[in-house]
Amino acid sequence: MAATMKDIARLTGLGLATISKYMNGGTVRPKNKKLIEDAVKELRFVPNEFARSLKTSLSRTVGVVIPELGNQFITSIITTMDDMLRKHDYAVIVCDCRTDAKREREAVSFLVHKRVDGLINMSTDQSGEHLKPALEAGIPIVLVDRMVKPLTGKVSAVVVDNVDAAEKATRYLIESGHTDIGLVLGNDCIYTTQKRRDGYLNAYAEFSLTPREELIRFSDYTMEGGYAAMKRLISLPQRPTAVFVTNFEMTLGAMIALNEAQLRVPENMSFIGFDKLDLFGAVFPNLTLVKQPQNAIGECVAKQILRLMADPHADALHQIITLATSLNVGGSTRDLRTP
Amino acid sequence: MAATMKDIARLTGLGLATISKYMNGGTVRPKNKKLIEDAVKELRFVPNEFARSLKTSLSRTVGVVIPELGNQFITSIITTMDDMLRKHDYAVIVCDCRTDAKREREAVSFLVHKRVDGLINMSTDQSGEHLKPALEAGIPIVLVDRMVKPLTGKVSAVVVDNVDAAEKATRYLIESGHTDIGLVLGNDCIYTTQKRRDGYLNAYAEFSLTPREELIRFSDYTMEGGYAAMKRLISLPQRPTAVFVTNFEMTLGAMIALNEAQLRVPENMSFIGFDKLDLFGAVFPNLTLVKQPQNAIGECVAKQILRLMADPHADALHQIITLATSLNVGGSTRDLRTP
DNA sequence: CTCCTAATACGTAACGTTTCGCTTTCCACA
DNA sequence: TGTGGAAAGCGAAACGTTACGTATTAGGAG
Repeated sequence: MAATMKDIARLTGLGLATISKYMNGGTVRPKNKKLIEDAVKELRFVPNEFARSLKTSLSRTVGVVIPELGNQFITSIITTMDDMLRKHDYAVIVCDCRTDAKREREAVSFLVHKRVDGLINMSTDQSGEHLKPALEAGIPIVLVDRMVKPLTGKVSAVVVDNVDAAEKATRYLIESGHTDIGLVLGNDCIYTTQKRRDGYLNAYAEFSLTPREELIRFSDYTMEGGYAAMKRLISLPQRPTAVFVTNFEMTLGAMIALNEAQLRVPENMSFIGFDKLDLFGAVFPNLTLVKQPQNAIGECVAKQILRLMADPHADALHQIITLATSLNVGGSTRDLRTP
Repeated sequence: MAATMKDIARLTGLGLATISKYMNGGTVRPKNKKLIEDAVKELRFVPNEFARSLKTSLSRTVGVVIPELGNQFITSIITTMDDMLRKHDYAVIVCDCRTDAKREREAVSFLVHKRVDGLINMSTDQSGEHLKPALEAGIPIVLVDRMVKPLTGKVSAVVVDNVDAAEKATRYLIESGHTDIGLVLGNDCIYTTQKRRDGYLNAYAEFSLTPREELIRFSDYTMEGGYAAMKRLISLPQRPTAVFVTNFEMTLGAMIALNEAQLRVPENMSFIGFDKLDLFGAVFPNLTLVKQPQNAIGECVAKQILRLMADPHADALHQIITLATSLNVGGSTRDLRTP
């Protein structure tokens, strides 16, 4: 039914090898080029990707394993990547593993079986065990947002400087006279959570201060989580004067909790949020935010994986790229020193 | 390097055809079964999907074309589908087309070239032109959430009863004595927008009422959009006494706008929102909501596409499945008749 | 101990490309 | 008109499966 290169060869009187060469961008005599193009049109020829894959062992497909599809930070990165990769004719297979290590392992092995040319992973499992099958199969890997220590040197990674981000935000608050700063984090076994806590602690240390234990709340990077954590902080006997919330969804939830408790920002509570300036720009004008370069992350990841896939087995190319965040100062914090 | 069935055949002394049969679940003499299994383990044999695809013309892959990845309703459906399909060994390629008809067309043709076995689409283009290449290639199609009229009979579809959903919500408000009901819709060229507006108008008609034109606000299914639309409604000279918002993101934005304007629900404004009861359950307890069966939609779509892919060219199997929504009555509306 | 019939096993030809190693053609220059 | 070298074309052998049609085998019945 569907035409093959053989048909094109027969119709044009040319050899099979010539057709193949043309299809792959090789040069062909002008009159033959026309001949081929006409035949392609007439027979509605489309190259069979299966046969091509069999010969080249390339699927022109990359796998993406992420913890949650319902997370704005993640989807915005995926959208950017998908765009870039598709432009290079790569398809993207997304596997949501629901922050579950078992599912994550299964997803990786599934993708290895599907013979993806590259793998992008926002790791749930910090041991890196789940990536072994891919490593063994020689599939290039790019980690996103979360480093996996044991894999250093074997994979590339694109992360932001989480320590610096949290340190900047916390320092800014301390310099404004706050000493009781609430911190809302994600799950405590996640890379970014650990780094952001480190940054917070660093800032305190810089000023020779120690934060109260109960101000540090581990949550789960969801809106509900942020809402609940903020409620807890509000109801503390000694309520913090400022709060720093470390992702988008939780920032949303926390703002709702504040609204509901009739606490005005910054009059009753200083607030620093995370991500998505544009959105908050419309809804909560003037919020002070840590901004991650989401588009840059997506682009950077896409570039890395394309580079690794192009260079056959260039293990030496692995690198860790750290992108900077910015502290976008708005009006949601109060300076306690100048009342 | 990687072992092939030929290697297994050589090692076991069996024929190639026998190995193939075993690999596809055929029966083999017990001792041969053991022989094969041992050899598979020893050689770490993994069947080559490329060769398999070439022979069977099946990619065990389905394509999904959606308007926006950053939309909770969509991602929750995708997550459910992805789960089910992966259990059946199908990979899912997601293409976000940013609610752009051109991108959508490109995505479909990209997926056709990749030879997906099935296509799932939440259409942006209401003409259905974009699906022609898939139709011609004989790829089964399941539409989600949005019907495309011209394709009736040629594709399957899973939608919710949008007219009924909006009618129920609006009727409920009218029966509570409201006559000025604000309506916040998505982009006016989208299927669900049209249906939900129809439902709203139906309810008005039932009571022989006519809504004021300026109460119907077309927006864009984003949080910012919902926020802006609600602000507009609030600032109307003759402010509505109730508002019905028709998706999750806009509901969130609208609630924030209400909070900001210091309007209490339901004292100053009756409110009916959309989707995600569980989330609002934590954050805005007692909100009256139209609830779509998101999991059921995902499951239903997965089942449909699996069925269509299993039955070769069973065009007669196409059907439109309409799922019901429920009106989840909370306490966010006020009965004006009993003050 | 043979014969018959299921049940398994087998050889081989596809599937539609890419690629290797040549051969042929083209064209410029003498 | 002849020659040389570059450019383009060619045939055939893979790549690793599946499936068709036939050949072989096991094991109970006679």
